[in-house]
Formats: sequence, C-alpha cells, structure tokens
Amino acid sequence: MNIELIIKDQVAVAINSLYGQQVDPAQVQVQLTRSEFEGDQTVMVFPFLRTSKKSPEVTGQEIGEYLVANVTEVSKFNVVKGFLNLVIDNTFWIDRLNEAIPDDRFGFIPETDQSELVMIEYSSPNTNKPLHLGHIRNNLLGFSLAEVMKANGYKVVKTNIVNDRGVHICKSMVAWLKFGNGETPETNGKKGDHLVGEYYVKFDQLYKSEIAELMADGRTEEQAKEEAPCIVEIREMLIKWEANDPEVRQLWRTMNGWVYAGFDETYKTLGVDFDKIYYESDTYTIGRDEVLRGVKEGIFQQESDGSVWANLEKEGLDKKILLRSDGTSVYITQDIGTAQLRYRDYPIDHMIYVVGNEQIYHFQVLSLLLDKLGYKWGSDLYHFSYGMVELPNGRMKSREGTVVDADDLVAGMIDVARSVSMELGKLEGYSEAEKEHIYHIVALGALKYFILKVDPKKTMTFNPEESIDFNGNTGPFIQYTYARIQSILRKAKETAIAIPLKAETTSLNDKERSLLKIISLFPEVVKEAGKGHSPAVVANYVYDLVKEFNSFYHDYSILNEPDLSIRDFRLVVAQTVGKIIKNGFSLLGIEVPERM
RNA sequence: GGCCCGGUAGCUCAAUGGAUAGAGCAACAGCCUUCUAAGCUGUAGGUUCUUGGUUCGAUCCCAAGCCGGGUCACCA
Repeated sequence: MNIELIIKDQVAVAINSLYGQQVDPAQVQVQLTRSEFEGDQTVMVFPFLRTSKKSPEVTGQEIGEYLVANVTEVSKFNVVKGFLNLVIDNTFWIDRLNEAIPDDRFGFIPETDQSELVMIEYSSPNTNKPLHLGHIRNNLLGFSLAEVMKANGYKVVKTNIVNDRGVHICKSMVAWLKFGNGETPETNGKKGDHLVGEYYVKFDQLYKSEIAELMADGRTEEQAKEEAPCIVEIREMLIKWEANDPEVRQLWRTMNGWVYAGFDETYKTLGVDFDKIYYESDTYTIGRDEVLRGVKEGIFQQESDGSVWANLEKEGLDKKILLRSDGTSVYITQDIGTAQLRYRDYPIDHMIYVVGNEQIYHFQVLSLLLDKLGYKWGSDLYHFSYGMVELPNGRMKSREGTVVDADDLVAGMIDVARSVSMELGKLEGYSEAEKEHIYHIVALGALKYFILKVDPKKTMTFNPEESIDFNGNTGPFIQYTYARIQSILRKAKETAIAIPLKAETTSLNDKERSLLKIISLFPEVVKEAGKGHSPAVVANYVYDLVKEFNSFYHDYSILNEPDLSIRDFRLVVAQTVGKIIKNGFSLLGIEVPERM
C-alpha cells in the first residue's frame, strides 16, 4: 500500500469533514518531507486556504489533528508555514519491509496472458565499421529499457535492424578488392568488424585523393565528387548488387560475415542481446513495394523522372523522397518495409525505436507515412530519442580520428578494474578466471552506470581520462556495497545465525527508519522508470539507497549488535537492501559481485 | 533562415510548481585493533544564461532575447 495515496485520500476526507468541501484526492499535493524537518510526508496546505478561510498555520494544525485522530498510519504532525509534516508510524514502514522480504521480485509487476507486447528496436548498426561510444549508449539504453518494460509487466521482443546493404558496405568492399591482397580476420587475427572498418577508412582516403587530383585538373569540387573513379566503381557495384551479381553478393556475404562475428563479440561483452534480427537486405524490397502501392492509391506522387515523393506540407513538414529516379530505395523506404514485416511476425501493441535524437524528424516522417499507408501503428510508434555522447572537445568525428571505439573502451576499463582490484587485494582465494570475471563485472558496471545514470534525453559528455572512476557516484561503489552485504550474510551463515523470514521489531533508529522508507519506494520507482522510459530513474534511486545503507553500516554494527532481536532485524534489512540493489541493477543490465 | 533539443557549483550530473537548489569528482580537514576504507564524516564552492510575465510560491510553466547542439539530402 502506497502511503502517498492513503494520505491524499485521508486529507480529502479531513477537508470534507472540517470545512464541508469536496476535494479530489488526486489534487492533494503530497511529497517527501525534507530531511531538515521532522516527518515523513508533507502535505501542501496552501491550496486549501480558500476553503478553510483560515491562515496556513491554523489550517495545517486542524488537518493535522484530524489525521492523527483518525488515521492509524499518522502518529504525529507539525506545521511549518504552509507545510503540514506528518510522522508515519514505525509499524507502517516495518509492514512495508515485510512485504518486500519474501518477494524475490519485489517491485516488479509480473507478466500475464493479458500483458501487452512491446517491441524494442535498438542497436541497428551499419556493417562497415566497428561499434563506438555512441552505439554503446544506444545498446545500453535499449537493453535496459527492455528490462524496465518487462519489470512493468510487458512482454518484450528485442529487435535489431542491421543496415547491411548500401553505399557504406560497398566502400569497404571496393577498398578491400583494391588493397586487401586477400587478407581475412583468420589470416591476420584482427576482429572482423575492425578489419572491414579499416578498409572503409582506406576508401575514404582514396576518394579524397582522387577528388584532389580531379580538382587540380580543373574540375569543380562537385564534379570531382561525382566523377572520381572509385565512386563510379561504387555505383557500378551497387547496381550489380541489386542485380544479384554472384561475385559481388559473395564478397558482400563474406565481409558482412566478418562484421557480424565482430559485433557478436562486442554484444556479448556488453551483455546485450536480441530476440529477433532483421536485415535491411531482406526488408528494403518490401518497403519499395509498399511505396509503389502508395503511388497506385494516390497517396504518393511519382515525378516524370521516376522518383517518388510524399508531400507532407499539410502536416507541417516538407516533401520527402521515397524512391530515387533509378527506382532504388532510400533510408526511410527500408523502415517502411521493416515495420510491415515486424507486424506480420508479431502481435505488436507498442513499437519503440531506440534511435538518437538527430533522427527526430525522420521518425515524425515515418509515423506519418505509415499512417498514410493505412497502418494503425503508424501514429502509435514511439521514438525513444536519446542525446549524443560528446567528448570534452565536442562531438566525435571519424574524420579527425576522435571516435572512441567500443572494444578499446571496454578493454581499457577492464585494465583499470584489474589494477585497482589488485592494489586492494581483496580477492585472495579466487582463481584467475574468477578474478577476471570480477574485473569484467566491475568494469562494465562502471561504464554502464556512468551512461545510464544520465537522463537519456540529454546530451552527455564522456571524458576518457576522467570518466573511468570507481569511487563516489559510480557503478563499482554500488557493487561494492552489495559485496559488503553479501560478506555479512556469508558470515552469518558461517556462524549459524539464521536470517529471519520476518522483521519483528517496533523501535527504529533514524538510519533504520530512513532505510525502510527508501526500500518502500522501489516499486514506485520501477513504475516511474517504465512510464518515463528512463533507466536513469532506477540508477539514481539505487544510489540513494546505497548511500543511506553505507551511512547506516558505518554507524551501527549488524553482526556484533548485542541485542539479538535488533541484530536479526538489521540482518534482514541488509539482505533486503542487497536484493533491491541486485534487482535494480538488473534493470540496468549490470551484474553484482559476491566479493570485490 | 524554419523547426527541434539543451543551458544548474571549476568538472560530470540530480532536483512530480514548494521550505535554506542537492550528489559525486577535483581541493582542504578528519576516521581503519571493530561486519570489506572501491567506505564514512566535515569545510569550501551557486545571480539555476538574461529580461519580463503567470502564481501564495518558478531551476521547472509562458514570451522575448543570448549561447551551444541537432535537423531540414535522389546519405544512412
């Protein structure tokens, strides 16, 4: 039972009884009492002054007296200016704890047959280069959002649309044919996505030098960009690819295969996965057919050169091209086809696209186009748009070589985790494999928490030198607290102290009270994170919980507490805090170690 | 230029329209014979970009401006 709702209801009853006025309980403003005042919940008195026709102090006093007399949960009150601070009885908080103790999935809403199905698209890489820091934010947000939605009782299908065809992959292919000498990931030991990425860079260098040559010969920049021999080759290759030329297709499959092997490794390291993967090469023709149907039905317009356009000026947007004059499809055509295929495959109730905020316009257009084509899910699609990850000097630029590679970043964090851990030397008795596992958990905890604690909508800054921190408001700090709790629970077990199944106490010290209050908030936090599509809400909550626990841990002994009933109570509180850390972090896709 | 997003401590980030705007990092001062010091406690650090407006009350809502970013491709 939610204390806020109880108070809202009872305040409405109090107003009605005291002043004879009907008040909607939803309109009663209640918030957590600030720590410098006595109390747990604070009611805003200001809105009721018109009905009470009395001063804020008197009104608060009267409502407070009514609540203490008539509501068992409210044991005391005080009024400061227009704020009515209510002290909630200890038994209420202990009851909440006792609800949490036996429930392994405390705060999570279970899935039922009636649960709605939400499909979450995330990651969606191009296959011409390895993943970087920007992809990491996407992947972590997508995975976490899926966990949050599951915890809110939804069925979730995680999906990935791989952009496996087009100009970008052809560039790597052409460069590999020119300079590759047949090298493969097997022959040189490189990760496949990195190898293909190198050829993408080589193509770009070649292209630039050819443009420079042509311009030196007197062409304009525009002409040079059109006529460069290597770009002509790309165009020819694309046409061959579309015509199913066996050699081009074979090379395309081979090089994409290298990339997939590399991506799989990165995904595995990051701990993200997918239930269903779609490939643009399978969906873009469906999209083209859909657009042509739209032309036939008069929804879209075909120009004399053959290109197809949607006019969205009525909706306040521009004209948007859907098919090029040569009949080939563009980016958005593929999204139309993919949507079609997905809704054929799954009974989707909600579709969420996890894609950066630079594509807000794109998804507005997609939503309108799907709507025009007659799909009810067009207007319902939700673009979960997140901000960019910037470096201290601004945006990552591949041309300037400032892109932070995902694999390098993770490897670097694991190195730091290893050296920090070895310095502290708390893992004696663990095998090398077990130690490496801990380093991995801690390193990824640091990275994931760093990224997920920030409001997804906001542009965030990542400083490779400074952002790898393991102290303070970080993942490892929270993991460390979990490990501490597990250490206590292990010791209890060793000394045959049974952890009670129920909290049996009536008195609470300040820190215990604070802890129980925070524990009781977890279910609301999970809901809020779901409603707001925000893993950050969970991250910030877990941090608050852990800070409070550490303060309690510092001030009071658990196992050495002489009063056995208090000792047992503290043990079960610690165990519950550990459980919430673990469950909360699972929503972020972060593991917790038993020791560190 | 049109549209969209953001601007909070030196830095990275919090704050359902509420009380004296909070954390961490960095700086400084303390706390390990005691359940893990990756911890705890304290000091210092603010014109919440500016100016108006709405409100009993504005970091939050509205308007204008300033600054930064994004986007408006027969790229993806």
